Parts: sequence; C-alpha cells; structure tokens
Amino acid sequence: MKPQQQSHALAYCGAARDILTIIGAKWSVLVVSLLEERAKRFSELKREIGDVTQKSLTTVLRELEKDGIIERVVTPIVPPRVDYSLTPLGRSLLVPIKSLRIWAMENHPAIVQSRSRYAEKEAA
Amino acid sequence: MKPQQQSHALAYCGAARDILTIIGAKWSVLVVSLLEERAKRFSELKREIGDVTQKSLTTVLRELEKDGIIERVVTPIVPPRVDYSLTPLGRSLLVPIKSLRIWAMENHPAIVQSRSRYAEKEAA
DNA sequence: GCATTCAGTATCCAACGGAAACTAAAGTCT
DNA sequence: AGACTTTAGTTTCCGTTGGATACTGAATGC
Repeated sequence: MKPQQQSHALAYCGAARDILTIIGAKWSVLVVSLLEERAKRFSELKREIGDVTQKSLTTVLRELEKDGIIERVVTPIVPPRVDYSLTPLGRSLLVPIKSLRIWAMENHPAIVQSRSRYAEKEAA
Repeated sequence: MKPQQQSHALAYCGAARDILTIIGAKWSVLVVSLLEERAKRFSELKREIGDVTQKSLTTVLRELEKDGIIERVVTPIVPPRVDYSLTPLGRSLLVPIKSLRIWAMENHPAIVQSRSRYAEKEAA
C-alpha cells in the first residue's frame, strides 16, 4: 500500500501490517509462547514444536531476532549451543497474543462450523 | 503440526494457528477494520484500500465469508451489486484486532529501530 | 573408525500472490 | 447501430516464498 493512498482512518495500517507479518508467520506465535516459560535452545524448540523444519525454524527465529522480539546467545562450544529468550519487547507481545488466543479458543468452533456449512452449500 | 506431537501446553495451538492464518492474510485485518464503520461494496473496498488487485480482494473476502466473519449479499441487478458486512463473529474479532493495533502503535518504532541496528550490525 | 549431537546451509520443487487482460450484461452516448 | 462504461469478478502468466530433503563440521561416546 502506498501511504498517500490511505485514508486518515488507516494511518495505523502500515504498523499493523508490519506486526501482522511478524505474528502471522507460521511458527512465530508458537515460538514466542514457548519462550514465555524460559530461554530455550534451538533443538529444544524444534523438539517441542514437532513438525517444523530446521530451515523454517531458523527463518522465524532470525526474523524475531531482527525485530528485537527474541535474543540469540551463542556459546561457541562443540557441539554449538545457542539459546533463545524473549526480550522485554517480546514479553510485551504476549499481551495481544493472549487476547488473540482467547478469541481463538472461544470462536474456533463457530469458524469450523461456518466452514463446513459453506462447503456443503457449494457442493450443492 | 500433528496434534499428537503437541505438548499439553500447546493444545490451543491448532485454533490459534487457524486464527492467525485468517488475520495474517495480507488484507483481512484491513478489510475487517473498514467494515467496522458500515457494510460496503466490492468496489468501495477496493477504492479505499488502494493497491489491492481484484483477485486478492476477492480471495480474502471469500475466505472471510467461509469463516463466517463477513456476510456477502448479492443484489442481482446490472451492473451487479455485492455488499459485504461484518457478522457478529466478525464484530467480536475487532476486540483482539484492537489489542494488536494498540501494541503495534506503541512498539512499531522500537521494532524499526531494532531492524536497522541488526542491518548495520550484519553489514559490518 | 563409526555414529551421534547441534545448529544450521544448500538445493529443489510446489504453492501462493500480484499484474494485467478478459468477461457478461445492461444502460448511455453519438 | 455501434462503441463505451460500470461492476464484480475470472483467467493467465510469472516471480517470490516456504517446505522437504539432504548435507556440513567439529567433538564426543562406543
């Protein structure tokens, strides 16, 4: 979106989209949520998430690091040790994430139901 | 993610990811926000958003309709008229969206700053 | 010497998303 | 009569992104 085409009511749009790009990334909310408990290693995150590829996990961790949401600490030993933890900024992100999670829990059934209604409607 | 691989703490994950897939879609939050004011026509939304293609707008509107977040009302005249409006479910989604928007407004500068710090760090 | 661990890369391929052109159907202009 | 306009899309093409799989390097345990 070109800024000059936005209406006054949409001034927040750039920032909002930017944030949505972050938390909309496939594994970011899960990673942030897992790091709420404590700092964790790469392999630990991978194990806990289950079916995420190294590449995808690396990508999302790097992105969150760039954005200042997590911190990456490398201990140069062999085998290498890398710890990830939430920054204060990352910790503050837990607030809107929680709000979203609550909405998700409450309304997910309704969405699933709506989808199946739509599916059988278009099957007819 | 295969459900049986999730830890107990991540039971919400499926629902949360599902919701994030919706609101993470490129134009959905903007569309939902624009429909907060009142029901709007396809062309109206396209004009207000600015640089979205018909295809992308159609896709996101169809998706939000499937999920029961917006309602699509066709008036069979020529030229066709299609009105989109928020359902009660869609209206309830405005709550977490607002929470996210507030966080975005407050923390976007910090994120931008963190990114440029990262950029010059890796340039070195 | 061989396998394993850890934190990634590299390569390949499928899916998604955008740009631009096309469509239908009626009313209006010339 | 023929051309143009509007609305809400669809179609085709194409570039970028994201996932699956395989590979790397260095030390340690068997």
